[in-house]
Amino acid sequence: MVKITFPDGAVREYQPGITALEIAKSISEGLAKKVLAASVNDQVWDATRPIYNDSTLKLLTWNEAEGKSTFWHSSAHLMAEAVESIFPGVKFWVGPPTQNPPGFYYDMDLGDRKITEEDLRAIEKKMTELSRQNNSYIRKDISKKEAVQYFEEKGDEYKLDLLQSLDDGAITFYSQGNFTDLCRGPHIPQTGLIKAIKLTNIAGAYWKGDENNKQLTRLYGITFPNQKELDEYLQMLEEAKKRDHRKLGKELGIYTMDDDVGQGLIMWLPNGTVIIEELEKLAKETELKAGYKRVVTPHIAKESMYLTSGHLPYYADSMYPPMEVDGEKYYLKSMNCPHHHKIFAAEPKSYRDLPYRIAEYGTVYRYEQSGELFGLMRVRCLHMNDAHIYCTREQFASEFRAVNEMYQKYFKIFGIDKYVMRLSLHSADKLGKKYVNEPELWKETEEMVRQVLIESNIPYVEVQDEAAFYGPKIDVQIFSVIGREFTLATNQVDFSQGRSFKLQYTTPDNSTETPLIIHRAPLGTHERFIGFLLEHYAGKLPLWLSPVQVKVLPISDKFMDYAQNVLESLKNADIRAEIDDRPEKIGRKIRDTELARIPYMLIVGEKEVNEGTIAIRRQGKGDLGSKTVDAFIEAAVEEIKARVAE
RNA sequence: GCCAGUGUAGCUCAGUUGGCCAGAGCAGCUGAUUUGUAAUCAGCUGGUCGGGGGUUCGAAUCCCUCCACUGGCUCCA
Repeated sequence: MVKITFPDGAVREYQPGITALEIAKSISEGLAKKVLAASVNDQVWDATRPIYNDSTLKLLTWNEAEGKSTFWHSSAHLMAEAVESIFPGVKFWVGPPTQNPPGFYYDMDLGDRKITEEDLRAIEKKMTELSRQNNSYIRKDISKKEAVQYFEEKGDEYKLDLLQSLDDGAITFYSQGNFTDLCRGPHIPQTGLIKAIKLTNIAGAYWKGDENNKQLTRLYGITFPNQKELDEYLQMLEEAKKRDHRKLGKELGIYTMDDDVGQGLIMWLPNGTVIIEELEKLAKETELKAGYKRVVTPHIAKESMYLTSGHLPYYADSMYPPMEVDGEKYYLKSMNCPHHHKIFAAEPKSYRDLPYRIAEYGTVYRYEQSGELFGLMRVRCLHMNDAHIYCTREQFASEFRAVNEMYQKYFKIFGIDKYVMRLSLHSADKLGKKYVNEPELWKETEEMVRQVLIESNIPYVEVQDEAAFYGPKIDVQIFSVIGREFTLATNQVDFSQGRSFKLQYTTPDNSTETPLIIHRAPLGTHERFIGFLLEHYAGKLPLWLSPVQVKVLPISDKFMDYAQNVLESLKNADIRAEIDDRPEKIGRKIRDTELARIPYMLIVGEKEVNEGTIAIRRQGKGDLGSKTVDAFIEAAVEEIKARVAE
């Protein structure tokens, strides 16, 4: 007998070779119908795989993340089966489940054939048909030799490539219906569990993600155990589109772009400019308190500086091509740091000057590939909340920690709680190519950063090959409403440019040292940050950031004089206010103001004129009752000053 | 950059198999209405159908090309 330990601690005995599915059946038929996979000794297994040893067991259903991913992985196989029946001779690469966006894809080589939207519908139909056959997913151990033979006969060079990296004895095939695939598994018991199917899009994907390789066709899809969940998912996507920053940016008059100006170049409209100015005000206040000094630098510089900085060897692909002036090459700056280093170097520094912190909302230009551009989130001209801190090795930890604290302070103001802190490390095999070739300094500084994170109790994940060329960094990763991941803010160490620029300070014993440099941008760039905020707040910006904070709505023209007086009082209190002087009914004025996401509506009619008050209405919340103008102004000014997040 | 899709008025969209002056709603303008918490009524204006080239008696519609936008370009069996 084998002893099975359940999550609640209960232990029961079964015949050796029992499967998780059979165990589920012995508990209840209803449960058995929901089981997608099983966690056996913390490994995800097929629910139909026999268990011969004492084990812990957790049944996995749609409610568990592993249940979902197994379901989608099996869906990818089902899609492959459908594709193969419609397009015989297709060769497959890999078909994993995905979390973000949820679902799965399969990469395939269709030769010269092209897949169209109609083909997707045909594949969906075929998948439904195959699902109705309710075929079992069958696991089979196979020797490497047999596996190679199978795919040689099939002529699938991609699977053969995969097999090369696998060890004999650890290779399995999975089959369902007429489809067999090299696969680690696990899979759900039968195809019939996949009831609702939607193939979402067709895309090109370079083999192994390398643009020098052949481009394969990638089909994306999502499936659910029932139609209702699929409908809800599609509904949710529709809702997400409504808070897409590109849609809100247009509706609220935040920014615009124009073919004649160029791709990825944002023009901020008056409303967007108000947001920018408020953000800069916040940054300046915060940085002043934290001991930063402000600087301003030009948008271009000579080639020689970027050779010194290392941008040209390491970062040239991301820079606009140079322009030639008086026989010299000038580049648009892609980063502010070299200019700032020159400011540091402008006067001799002593240890007494450190930490030396200089800040600038710097405009930089980056040549992003046209296909990468995305609304405000990925653009070619950006305004960075940039600053550089030059410090000693001893000062590093406290300076780096102070920057992290500044992040936290900002995140609190904006109510940002869904993000991932990522410790971005270098990749040793790219030293001298993507990263400066200083293996020891990389190790040392990476450990310094890790220690600060641990000491500050900041949860983080470590990721290889995402560092800056000059050092490791912490990135704050956020997600756009359509699920794309972006770096919002960044805090970087630089052990390289200080030496390249021969930056020095005099130590107490009159020798010279090179400072460490921290690059930091807690508010990222205006472009990405405002794009994020629009989605984060669904366009309903907090009062302090709203381009128009208050709209005065007279019931009719008769009360226009009074409304003008109210407007004057608001303006005198530095509140951004407007008056709706159209000859419309009050219901219409309210509707339009609500849709413009203006936080406060002050309604004035006969009653208010007689009583010397205003009727207050809050966007999204409705009527808040009456107050005197002065009382309203006092409260509103307080709300603005405290930057209440709403 | 590459793969796929899209491009009709400021916005959201119609435009049958190529065929009369390219339509609607909203916005805008003009006039009437003077209104109490999410759309008052009427009239009018507005479009090189993304740009260029081609096929045709005839092109928003078919073909070529360029541009822009949208989704994707390792979450590795």
